[in-house]
Amino acid sequence: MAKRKDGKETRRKLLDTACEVFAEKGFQAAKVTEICRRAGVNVAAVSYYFGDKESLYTSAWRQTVEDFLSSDIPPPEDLPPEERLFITIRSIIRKILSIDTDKGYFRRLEMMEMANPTGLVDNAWKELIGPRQQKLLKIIRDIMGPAASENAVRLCGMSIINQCRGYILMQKNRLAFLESEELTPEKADQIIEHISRFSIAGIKGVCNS
Amino acid sequence: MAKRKDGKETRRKLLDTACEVFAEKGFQAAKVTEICRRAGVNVAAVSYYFGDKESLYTSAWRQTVEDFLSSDIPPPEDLPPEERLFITIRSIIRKILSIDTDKGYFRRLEMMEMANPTGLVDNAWKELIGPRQQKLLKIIRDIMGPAASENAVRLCGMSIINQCRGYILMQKNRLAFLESEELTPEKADQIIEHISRFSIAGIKGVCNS
Amino acid sequence: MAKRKDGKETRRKLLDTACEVFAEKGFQAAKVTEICRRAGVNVAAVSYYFGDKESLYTSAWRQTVEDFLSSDIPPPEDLPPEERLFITIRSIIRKILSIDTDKGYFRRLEMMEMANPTGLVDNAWKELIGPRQQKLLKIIRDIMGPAASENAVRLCGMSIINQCRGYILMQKNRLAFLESEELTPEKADQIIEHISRFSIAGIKGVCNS
Amino acid sequence: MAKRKDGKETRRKLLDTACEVFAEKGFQAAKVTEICRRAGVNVAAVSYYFGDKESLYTSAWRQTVEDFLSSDIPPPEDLPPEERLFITIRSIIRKILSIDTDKGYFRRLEMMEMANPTGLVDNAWKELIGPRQQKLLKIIRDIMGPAASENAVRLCGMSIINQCRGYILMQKNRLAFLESEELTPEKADQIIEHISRFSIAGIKGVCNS
DNA sequence: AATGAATGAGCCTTCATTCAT
DNA sequence: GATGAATGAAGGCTCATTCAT
Repeated sequence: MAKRKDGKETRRKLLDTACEVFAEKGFQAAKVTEICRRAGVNVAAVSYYFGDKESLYTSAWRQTVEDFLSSDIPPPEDLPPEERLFITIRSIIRKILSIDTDKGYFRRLEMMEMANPTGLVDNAWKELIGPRQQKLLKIIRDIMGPAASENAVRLCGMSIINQCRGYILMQKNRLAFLESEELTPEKADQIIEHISRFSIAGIKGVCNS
Repeated sequence: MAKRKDGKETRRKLLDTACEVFAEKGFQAAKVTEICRRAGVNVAAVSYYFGDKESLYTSAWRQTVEDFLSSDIPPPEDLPPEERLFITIRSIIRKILSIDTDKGYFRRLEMMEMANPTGLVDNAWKELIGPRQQKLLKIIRDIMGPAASENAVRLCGMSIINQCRGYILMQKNRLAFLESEELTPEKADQIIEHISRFSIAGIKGVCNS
Repeated sequence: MAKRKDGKETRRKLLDTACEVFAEKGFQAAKVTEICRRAGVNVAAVSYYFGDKESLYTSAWRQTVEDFLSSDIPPPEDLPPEERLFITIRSIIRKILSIDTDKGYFRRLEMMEMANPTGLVDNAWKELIGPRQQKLLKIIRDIMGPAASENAVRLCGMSIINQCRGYILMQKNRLAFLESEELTPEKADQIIEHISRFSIAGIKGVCNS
Repeated sequence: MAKRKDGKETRRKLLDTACEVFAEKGFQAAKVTEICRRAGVNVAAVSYYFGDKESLYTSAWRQTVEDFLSSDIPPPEDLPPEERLFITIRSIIRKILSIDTDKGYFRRLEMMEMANPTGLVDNAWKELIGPRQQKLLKIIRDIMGPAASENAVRLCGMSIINQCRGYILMQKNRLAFLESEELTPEKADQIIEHISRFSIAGIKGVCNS
């Protein structure tokens, strides 16, 4: 192999490392110096390949989300809405808890972005994540029936998303409702099962009143 | 009023402003320069009164927690657990949405600490906050009945806390399930009502199975 | 003397050195590192006292111009316009050639700004230099008489100013119309005399046609 | 036309663009990155064709001077000196204001070099430009007559050259003696006419005294 | 008790240049 | 012959901290 690679190699290495460091520390706390040191490239490579730190961050975020969503299979339309909700929740939780493929970068990036919004990823967020929300709302609407107000549907959507999203922070969660910090697949299944039953009952509970 | 600055005045102003800025930006992103500018005091005052930025942070955290807990009135023990849960949720949401007295500093600080743990406040946390969790779990246990497993109780606790916590960052929330960004007291009451009904139904839902 | 001065001392030193270095090299080529090294202060002092390099430049420019103009005495109004023109030209040339007080900073700053305009000094320029131009135009108008068009007056103004301004660049002037590079007071008087006579004849020359 | 790049094409494009950018910004402020971007060639082309930035600059300077001189037609010797002066001034002003062929690169480069001497072009200057000055001085001498001192001739030369040279930066000229920033051919003719009359009168003015 | 002054360390970025192909 | 890739050096600026009063 030559000393000068084909260019894509260095860029990819840099981007991967950026995902890692940004996920660990967030945008501001992550230093380009450290990213480049870890990636084994020169500091100027950031400028060369991405222009500046912000663009590197945006690129890292996009790549992370795309990896995150790439394995996402929507539930079949002909199943009853309760089962579709279960599948959706399972998919979300598995991703959040990194049961499947990714390295949990998305979860941590999202956490960082929630705490210290940079505003750099809003466009990508709407584009990539927005449609998923609409699908969830449709499932809820199917469960609640046509009589449900749009506001009620949205509130149920918040309840479900927020239940799931709470586990984003779980690892560092001092609340420690769960006994052990360690996350086993069995524990993940328990969580999935719980949120699904809790939420279906909750949705129906807010209908009858 | 005399104009003499008795020293406590400056210190208090600095500490209050520190709570504000740390809650807005987190430990790292908050700049002592800005804190002092906003407080109208000299930069050197941080060193003079608190030693360094970390000590200022710890002090700000303590004061915030104390303020937070001082206004927290636990629900009467003789009410039915559903009503106690409602009161608890109302209290949490009102604090989060800053409907009542405090300025939401605690929740913001907590979120920041979760995302970028400084490790500076762990001791105070366990000591001061832990007992509140137990009270919530007890209410849930009362609703679920003695047959419920401890694990199930904790999962319900997570569901409730996470539903509430989701509104911490609602203003900057890209999820935007709620139509309007503006938060009126009426909307807050809707949210309280919703989470309560959703959760009570949810709790009962996970029992029967 | 204490190690920490009274603050004005350091600032003044920094500003004086900035005038010197900016006059030598122009805005871009001057490095704050060098300015601070020469001034014997820390690099951060620029930020502390002036905010950034641009503000330091503007301040240096202002100080230089104020020094430059401070010794400027306008000619008495009751003299014949030809004599007033002579006095004005003498004043300009003496300043440009640093016969009197200053260290030639203005001349060199102006040269730099002509070659590489930063646009940072335009406001100060209009404010401080503009009125002088109007006085010159009035003198020319008095010589030309009421029949002269405003355009003709302005063109004569350009001719005079440009003749003088050409000597800004004289030191490094490869044109070398003047035999020696060395500038004696006698040579300066020759130049003053020449420009005055040349210009008065020129003004009258463009009237009769 | 064939698309084959025969090497000379790229080099020529690069050199032309270098003239343009160096004339706009001077040696230091001109960035090789920008030159290459504008020329549509790779950054490494500078190194490849010219070695380094300094050599590129020297080459650009030489080409500019050659272009400049190639279009310069000296006035016929048998005309009266006043008419020869007029033609010379017209030629200078037209070049400066880019009325004719060239793009004013030479004058801009010259100004830049005067303000921030690189010392890279001194040899070429003396060799190529010096003789033109002598021609102007001869015309002046012819007008003044044999009684005129050499010093007086040179001072008149300065007056004329400086009047012309003032218009080099007229577009960015804060003096703004001219009402409009816009430069029309008519305005250029006015300037030429003015300088000629002003100068001929001026020359004769300094003789009679 | 309180503060203005000053600083050192470090960060992001720019840029001319070099290297391997 | 020509270029994409990569880099070292340096620049301007920020910021928490310290010093002398």
